[in-house]
Amino acid sequence: MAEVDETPLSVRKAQDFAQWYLEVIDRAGLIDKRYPIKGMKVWTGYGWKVIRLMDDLIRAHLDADSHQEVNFPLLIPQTEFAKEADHIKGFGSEVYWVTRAGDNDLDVPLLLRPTSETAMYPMFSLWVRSHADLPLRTYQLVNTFRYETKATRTFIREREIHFFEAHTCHADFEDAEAQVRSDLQIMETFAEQLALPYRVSRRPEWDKFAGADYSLAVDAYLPSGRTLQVGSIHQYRENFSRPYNIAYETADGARAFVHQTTYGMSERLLGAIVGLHGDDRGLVLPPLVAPIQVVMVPIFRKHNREEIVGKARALIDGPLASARLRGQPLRIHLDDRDIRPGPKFFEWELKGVPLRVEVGPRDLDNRTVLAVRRSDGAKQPLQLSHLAEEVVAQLMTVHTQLLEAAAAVRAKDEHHLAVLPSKGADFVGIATAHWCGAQPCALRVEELVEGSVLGARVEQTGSSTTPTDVHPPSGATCVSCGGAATKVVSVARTY
RNA sequence: GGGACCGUGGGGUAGCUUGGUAUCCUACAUGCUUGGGGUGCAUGCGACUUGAGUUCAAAUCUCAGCGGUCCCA
Repeated sequence: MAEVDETPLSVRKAQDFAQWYLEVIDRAGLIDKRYPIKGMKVWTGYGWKVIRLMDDLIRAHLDADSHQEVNFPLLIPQTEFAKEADHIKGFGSEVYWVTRAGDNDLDVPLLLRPTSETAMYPMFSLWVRSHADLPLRTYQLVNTFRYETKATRTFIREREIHFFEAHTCHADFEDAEAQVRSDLQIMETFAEQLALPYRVSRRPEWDKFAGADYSLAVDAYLPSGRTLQVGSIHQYRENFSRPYNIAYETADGARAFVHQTTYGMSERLLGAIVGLHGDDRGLVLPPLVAPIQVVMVPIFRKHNREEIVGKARALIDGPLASARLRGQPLRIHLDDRDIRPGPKFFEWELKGVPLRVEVGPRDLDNRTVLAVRRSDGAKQPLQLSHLAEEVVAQLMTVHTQLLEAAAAVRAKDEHHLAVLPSKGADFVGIATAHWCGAQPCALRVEELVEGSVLGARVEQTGSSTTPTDVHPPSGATCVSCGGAATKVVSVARTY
């Protein structure tokens, strides 16, 4: 919204993002962070509904891609966890252990999954017998636990994480690569639904997932030129199938190990939505994941309360009942509380409801209602005669405006770094740079821009089976050492 | 990994230096009032992070834990 004379928040987003972020989450009622364990929180009804709507979108994507939803136990025996050396190295320092049960010390300590490779793969070993069992595509939506030692931050760095993880097994590397490509396509559609701008990078060798052959990271753009990793796609090749003995008999009777991939996303997506779309009035939710897409506020006085509320309810039960947004019925709430309209407006804006519809006597006399978009604050009368169509159109407009805002953030922050900044110079935004591929050069870039090398830029769209890196133009030189550049890297400050 | 700061009703706070009765705003409840952007009045409910120590006496001083926020790496 263009101007806010009176903000319900104590700080403005542009002035103090960290404080604003905390306050928006609290005031919007997404979670209750007063649970007495660091890095853990209570999902309230409203916040959990947002997460569930996001989960539903993920389920639809993965189901359409021939995945089966599964659910594995939270606890993993130490003996299974210890089978893949790099994986232990990567996660060992941040796992929670269960060493006692009842009055007994456990013979084999159990750990709370930080991710589920080591829970699932012993079972995959049993499930996969022949080439006919492949590909095996599974996913689950669960909570994972990581003992973060750094400062935690709601949705962004937690000790208990609401997590999506897909795990697949394939007959060969090429088929696994095709899965990675499918995952990238899912990401593209899903990000459109959430109106999140992002960039895909092949993480440098020293920064890839513990046990992966390579890792693609999905980094979302946040305001002030920073990125937040919201997802990752890993190619494991045979790195896990060998230690976990996930092997199959090929068509000609030979024995081969499967090639595996994983695809992970987390509640950080919600953090990105809050951080990117929120404003000085509060949260702004993309319509597809808004628990309440339309809040209807009847404008009444004492003498006509029942009449106006009744007419508003009739609109919801009548014409609006048949309205569909991308095939789904609308989620509409009638706020008929006996308080003045003003506080209702503030409250629903704080909670990010995409569209408010005011139903008052003056509107009804004109055979209209008044719609107010959360994305830009624009008010306009909607004709009762075409109410369903017009409400849906307004919601689509909100979605479009969020996409435009996302594109604007992308355009504003993206630039090419032809020359390294001098030390201490302000570096803002998300840049690309040409790079020779050597770690010392990457570290020097990180030092001078006071940011992170996200990795080699990867084509985000396209249909080739293998995800390909973006190539620098011929003759390009490394921004750090001046040698021949082999990669285009993304560089940004990160959350 | 290193450092700084902070924990008082549901939320935000005053009080702490100089130990003794805990302040205000907001939220919530009830009633009246008001009613197209936070109406007003009245009444009410509700708190010193935990533990140990010092003391006649601790929100206040000391130590530790737990929790929170920020900065640096």
